[in-house]
Formats: sequence, structure tokens, C-alpha cells
Amino acid sequence: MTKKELPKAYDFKSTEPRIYEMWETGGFFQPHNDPNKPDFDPKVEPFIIAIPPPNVTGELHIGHAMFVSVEDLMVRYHRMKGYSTLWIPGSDHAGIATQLMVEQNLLKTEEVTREELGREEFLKRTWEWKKKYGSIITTQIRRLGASCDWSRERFTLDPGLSRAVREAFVHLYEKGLIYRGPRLINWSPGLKTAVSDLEVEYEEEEVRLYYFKYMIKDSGENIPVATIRPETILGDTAVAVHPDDGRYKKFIGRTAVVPILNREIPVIADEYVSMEFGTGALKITPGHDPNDYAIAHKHGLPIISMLDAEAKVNENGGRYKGQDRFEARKNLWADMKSAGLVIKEEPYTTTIPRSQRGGEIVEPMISEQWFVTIEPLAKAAIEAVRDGRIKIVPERFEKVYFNWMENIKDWCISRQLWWGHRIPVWYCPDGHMTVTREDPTECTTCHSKDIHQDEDVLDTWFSSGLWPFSTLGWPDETPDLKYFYPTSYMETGYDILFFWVARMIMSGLEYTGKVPFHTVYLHGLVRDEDGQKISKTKGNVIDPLTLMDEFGTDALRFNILVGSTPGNDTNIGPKKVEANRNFVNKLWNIGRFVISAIDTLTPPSAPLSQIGRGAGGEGNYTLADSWIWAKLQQLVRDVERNFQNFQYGQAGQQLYEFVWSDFADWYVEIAKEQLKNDATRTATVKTLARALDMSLRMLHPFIPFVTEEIWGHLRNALRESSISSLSNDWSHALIVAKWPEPRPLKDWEPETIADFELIQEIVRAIRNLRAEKNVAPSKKIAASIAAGDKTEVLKEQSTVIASLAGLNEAELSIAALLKDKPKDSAALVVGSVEIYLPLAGMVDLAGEKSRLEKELKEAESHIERLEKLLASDFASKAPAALVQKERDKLAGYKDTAEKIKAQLK
RNA sequence: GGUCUUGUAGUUCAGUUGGUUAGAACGCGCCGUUCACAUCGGCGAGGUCACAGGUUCGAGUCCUGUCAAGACCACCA
Repeated sequence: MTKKELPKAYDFKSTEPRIYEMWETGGFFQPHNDPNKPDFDPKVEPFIIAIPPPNVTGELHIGHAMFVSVEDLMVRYHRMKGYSTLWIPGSDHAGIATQLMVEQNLLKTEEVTREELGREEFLKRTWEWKKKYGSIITTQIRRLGASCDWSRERFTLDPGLSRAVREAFVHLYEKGLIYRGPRLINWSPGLKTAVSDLEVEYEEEEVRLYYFKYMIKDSGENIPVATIRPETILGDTAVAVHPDDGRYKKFIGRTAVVPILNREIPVIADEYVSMEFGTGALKITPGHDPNDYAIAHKHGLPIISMLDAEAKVNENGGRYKGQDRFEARKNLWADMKSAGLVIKEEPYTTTIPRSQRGGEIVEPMISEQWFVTIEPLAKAAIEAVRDGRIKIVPERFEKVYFNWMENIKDWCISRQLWWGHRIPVWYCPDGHMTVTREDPTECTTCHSKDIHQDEDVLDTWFSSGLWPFSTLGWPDETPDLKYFYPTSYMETGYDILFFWVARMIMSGLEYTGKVPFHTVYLHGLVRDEDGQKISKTKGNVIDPLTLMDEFGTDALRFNILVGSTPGNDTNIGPKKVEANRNFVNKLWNIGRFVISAIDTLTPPSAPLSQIGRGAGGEGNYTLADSWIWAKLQQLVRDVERNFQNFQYGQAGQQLYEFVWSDFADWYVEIAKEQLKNDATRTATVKTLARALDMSLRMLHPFIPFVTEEIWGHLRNALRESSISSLSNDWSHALIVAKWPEPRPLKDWEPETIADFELIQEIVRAIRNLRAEKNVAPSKKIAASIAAGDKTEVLKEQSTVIASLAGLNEAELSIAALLKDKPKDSAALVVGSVEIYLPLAGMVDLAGEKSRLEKELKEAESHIERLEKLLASDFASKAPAALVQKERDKLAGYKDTAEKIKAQLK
């Protein structure tokens, strides 16, 4: 193999597709322990996530990037940990969304409506549409690096999943938990279908409140009533007042007259009516208002529907028949005005129900629909979270979950659409219902062959609710279902906790008897760079594809994953992604450096002594080698802890800081010196390689492409080198490499870190002074250091100190004590170490005294603070180790202060 | 009306069970490019952790209240 020069900048454009192809064709996305294969081992622990299925005709948006990034991170982590890992992908038929899209397209291209086309032909066209555009979203999800097992891809309208839907429906029906009947539901006039309570959004809007007179029959008296929907007067069946209301008591039991229609309706008393609000009297329209509906039931009032499917007034509306609801509102009000029934109208702010999909105002209407009796299902679902079988992360959403579940209402599952699972109920002319798992040929009650299927389809969420098990083969006891169910994590946005998560829990428990997953992880929503909610009208839409084109997938993923916490919203924007692109490039260049060090490694000319600790156990390791190794062990422990606590952002942050601040800024710089030296070269290369290797492993779930690419180069370089024995885990791709396991803290680690930190402080202090005094970075200067008991450590590190601080090593003297205080020098005190830089002739030393005085003042303020602290109850009540730490600090500051004072003399 | 979240540097955010000099990124100022990386390096400025109480030896962190921003649920016509 020839050594290729790696480019200076990481080329994600050519790398990403190549790496993904390698993973996918290499079979790395499939569980290594496949229950369908003969060598299956049931003892290996599975880890599985079912993807939140995107809409089949949708296009990638930032929300997809969010969940794909988080789930891919979880999946890659567990895969590297050795779990038999499966991320099962798929898409959702998305009834309303898809049907609307196809309808609109038909109208535009062929100028036909779906009604003109007919149900069968329309469905044929929709399937064609799905075939044509359904792969766009999955291609785009691949671009994000998703390591899903595409061989197990599912679609909610697949035969298998449709069978699951059928089974679920029949199961509920047979159990008596599904019923059909006329009920007051939310009707979307534009879509001409019922929608569930969840699909209605309430928004505060400025409307008008209309006051008018309800005339009492055979008298000149009236009851004033207010409404925001005057057209519903046409459907009134009562006027209600509070039983104790002195103003209206006398009218209770009398008859009121509906304006214009002159229908006679009773005046009733009900405590629901608030005396304080409005006029204190309420018109009752049971056919078009949920509260009125309840009152009508209580009082046995008739229920009148006065709107048709398109929200036009029907035959019950007299002369307004055929008019649109808003037109009728205007006309009826005008007529009432002429009739002298109008009192006034005024502006009013209230919440208006609008369709989540179409945005139009939803009308409560009486309609024949299918419902699921939800209470028993909800009870079991509440229990599962309460007793800990399901854990929700972050925990606070459990409260939200309980609150919703405890107040849940029956679920309207029928939709007047064509694209979806048709309700598996057949009717015969006598009205018998046949509900079976297989399509029937006759009525099961009267054996009539003249049967027809219900026209409606099921709510899309009915099938999505089965997703964790329907994708695994349920209702069949497939090997996948047996091994992988219940699934592990359910990862999704908190915005669909009710829509989807709650329903999966109810369905899972009801149909499989098991929880569908043991952990729910809820991520936040994506906001723009300034924390603003993303919306098309604001024009701040963030296109993940553009960001990936410009900065690469890894950069986008890192932005999404780092700096966010579970359940909290995350900000994303070009600036941030750019910063992460820089990190990816930094990592790439560390990789280039390490690889070139390996490639140019020559064996030492003489045998080496064995000192120090580091990447390969005992060896010829320097302080820096041991230090970076100790830091790396600490990092492994921190990252592991954060992963266990779902603190992925924190883990990513720590990795970022380690790579850039510790590894690149310090260790790599020192390694440059150590590589020049025969005695330290081999251990340095080993350390470089191992530190890079472990960083790549831990970063892989965050930024899979660049880590895989560097790792491949690193592996190749090591294979050809004399240190190929460094790790036994180099045979496969990084995606299946072993996750670094944390080791307990070793005794030598804290001291090593402390010693190295002293070196860092000395270097920083010198750099600082140089910058302050404007000493040119290229200018090598001399230095004398009085190091006290740190003399030995510092002497060992003299080359390092000299190279990092820009000193001339030949003119660097380190001793426990300096016989003579160098003249005309700038003095620095770092802890107990004194540093003299003879800058006379180069810079003006006049400011030295005041600089030292400033530092003395600072040290003294610390001394004062710590003495106070140690004199307080802290000394007696705080843990001893902590007190000792503060005592040590105090001693350090005192030492520093003494030394500065000596300088000032 | 109920529940919840957030309030930390100019901006956007981290800050794990309370531990005593509060961090990052971007931005800003100064200096620097043969030596892995200008998609870079060095140095620096910038915060009374919204406010007021309380618990504690000790509070950005826990409790109570206030203010501000936001979310969700439920809603009186």
C-alpha cells in the first residue's frame, strides 16, 4: 500500500458518501446477533430503537436531523458496547398530509378532483406517488449518517403492518372497546373529515361578541343572550339561565322563540350557567357545542344539526339553507337587526379552534364515527409509568403525561379519507356488522352476501401506535419480535408525547401485554441561532441539507448534539455549524499529524529504560505522556457517566475540550519535541496513536464520518508500523470497534496531573508576560527558575517548557534556589516557583513593580478570604479532605505572597 | 384557570448528587503564517449567575415569594 498524502482540509463531500456506502454494503447496520440466523445467541443483549417514521412523502427538515442525530448516537454507542443493535427504519403513510398533497397535485396537473377520479383510481395514483417520492426522505436520512438496518425497512401500509392494524381493531372490537355512534366531534369542513381532539389547536383571536334578545313567547319580555357564532342560533334548542338568577328566574319553564325561524324552545335552569359572565343567559346549541351538548343530554333536549359537511347551513336553517356558515352569520344578524332583536356587538378575544392541518376553523358537529373506549387502556398506561416499567427522560414529562392520561377522552379513530387503513367493518342491508380478521364474503349474522365495507379509514396514529411491534412482525411471534421486543428506547420530540408516545404505550400494553419500550427520551425542538421558534412566516427556516452541503454532516450533527440538554430546545444556525466544522477539521489534522508520526517512526538506536506510565502500561513515558493518558482515562469515566445519564451534550462538550485543549494544544505540541528524541520517540507515537484512537471511538457516535475516515487511515498506518500490537481491536471498521471502558482511578494519576498542570501554569505565565511586554513570538529568550521541591520535575521538562514558552533551552537554568537574584529581570511567581526573565534591553521594565504589586494584592486577597473561611465553622463542619484542600491553597498563596514580597524589596 | 420550562459574559448556551477563583462557542481587542491545521496559534477584556427572602459551615445549584419570557393542558356563551 502506498502512503498517500492526506489533504490539509478534511473533504467531507467525497468522504461521507463513500463511508456510508462502506457501512451499508458491509452489513454493519444489521444486528450482529440476528435472531433469524442459525448462529443466534439469545444471551447477547439486544438494543433496539424503532425510528419515528417520517411522512412518506415528506422532505427532510431540521426536526428529522434532530431525531436522527440523537438516535444514531444512541444506536452507535450501544453497537460499540457490544449490544446486538437494531435501529429499525420506516415511514408513515400520513393519511391527511399525503392525501392532500396528491389531491393538490392532481388538481394542478390534471385539473381533476379526487371525487371525479373515484376512490380506486385515486388510491392507485397515491401509491404511484408514494413509489415515486417515498425514497426521497430515506435517502436524505441516509445522508445524516443514520445507521438503520434498511433491510428491515417498513411502511405503515405494508401488508404486514396492515394486518397488525386489522388485528388491533378486531381485538378491541371483540373486547367491546370500540364502538360506533353519533357523537359530537371536531369536524374539519375543508378536509371534510372528523379529526381528534389533539388535531385541533386553540389560538387566541380577536373576534366579535354579539348580544341579542331572546323573546319570550306571548309577552313583550326578552332574555338578552350573547354569542360569538350567531349562525348557531338556527340550531338552538333551549335558553339556559342560572336557577338562582333573580333577573331571569321568572322565565324558567316558559317558552322562548328562536329568531327568524320562530321555533319554540324552553327556558331551562342549569347551574353550569355563570351569572357573572356576559348576560348571564346562555343559548343552547347541542349540535354544535360540546358544553351545550352535555347540557342537552342532562335535560333531554332535542339536538339539531344545522350545518352540512362543508359547513353550509342545511335544511334545518330555513331560508339560510345553502349559505356558508360565515355568510349565514352575516345575513342572519342583518335580519335580526331589522327585526329589532339586536342589542349590540363588541370586540372580544377568545380562543378559536383551528385544524392542525388545514388551519381552518373547526366546527363541533354531530357525526357518526368510530371511537375507542380509552379509559381502561389509559389506566394501564398510567400504571406502567408510575411503577417504573417505563421511564421518561427528562422526568418532568411524566407529570405532563399523567395529567393528560388522567383526563383523556374517547378517541375518535375514523376519518373520512381514502388514503389509509380502511375500517374492517362490513354492513349488510339489515344493518348487521361483520368485523373479522379476514375479509368476509357474507354477513356473519344473516349470511347475506350483499355486504359492503365501511367507507372510512383509520386515524394515521392508530397504525403508528402499533409501530414498535408491528415493525417486528406482530401479530406473528417472529424471531425478531421474540428477541427485540420490548424495544429499548423511544426517542422523539416532546411535541408528540400525546399523539404518539402515549398511544404506543396504550397499544403495546393492550395488544402485547408488554410495555413497548422501557425508556422514553424526549428531545427538545430546534430553534434558530437566536433562539427564535422556526416558522415559514418568519422566514427563519433552517434547511439541514444546505447546512450539510456547506459544512458537512458531522458538523451539523455535532451542533445538534452538543450543548443541548434533554427536553430543552436547541439552537442551530450556520455560525454554530461552522464552528463545529472547524472542530471536525481540527480532528482531521490531528489525525494527519499522528499518522505522519507513525509513518516516519524509526526504532530507537539503543535499548530504552522503563520509566513512567502511559498508553501501553510500563514504558519509557514522559510526564506529558502520562498526563494525557491520565486525562484520557478521566475522560472515559466522564463520558461514560454522562452517557448513562443521557447527558449526551455534556459528553460531547468534554470530548471537544479534551481534543482541542488537552490533546491538540498541549500534548501534540509537546509530542513534536519528544519525537525528535530517540529515547522518547516510540512511547510518544504510541501515546499519540492511542489517544487519537480512543478519542475517535468516543466521538464516533457524534461525528461518525470523519472519525471512521481518520480511524481507517490510523489503522493502516499502525499495521505497517513497528507498533501494530498497540491494540487488538483494529480488524473491522470503527463503527463496530469496542467502546472504551472506564477503569478505576489509579494512584499515580492525580499527582501526574498536578505536576503537569504546574508546567502549564509556568508556560502560560511566561507567554502571558511575553504578550504583555510585546516580546516577538519568534524571539527566544533566557530564563532562570527557582523551583524548590519541584526542581526535579521541572528539570525533566526543561525542553518542553523551553519549546512551549519560547525560551532558549541553552539559556534556561533550573535550580532549587538561585544564588543571586538576576538583575534587570521580570519576575514571575507561580505557586512556589520563581521565574526570572532577563528582558533588560528588550523591553521597558518600568512597569514591573506595579505588576508585581497587583499580583501581591491578588494573592493577599485570597489569603484573607481563606483565613476567614478556615476560621469559620467551615473548618469544623465541612469534610476533612475539603478543609485540608483549602489549607493547602492558603499555604500556596502565602508562599507566593512571600516570594513576591521578596521581589519587591 | 392549571401545570411546566427558562432567566448565568455583547450574543447563544453548558454548569452531573450544594464545596468556596463560574466555563464554552461566536463576537470583540492586541500579537503572530516555512515547522498537523488561517477551517490555525498565542495573549487579553467581558459576569453583584433576574430580584427578594430562607435553609446551610458553605447556594449559580435546594426551598418560598416576586418579576420577565416561553410552552403545554383546560376553558364562560
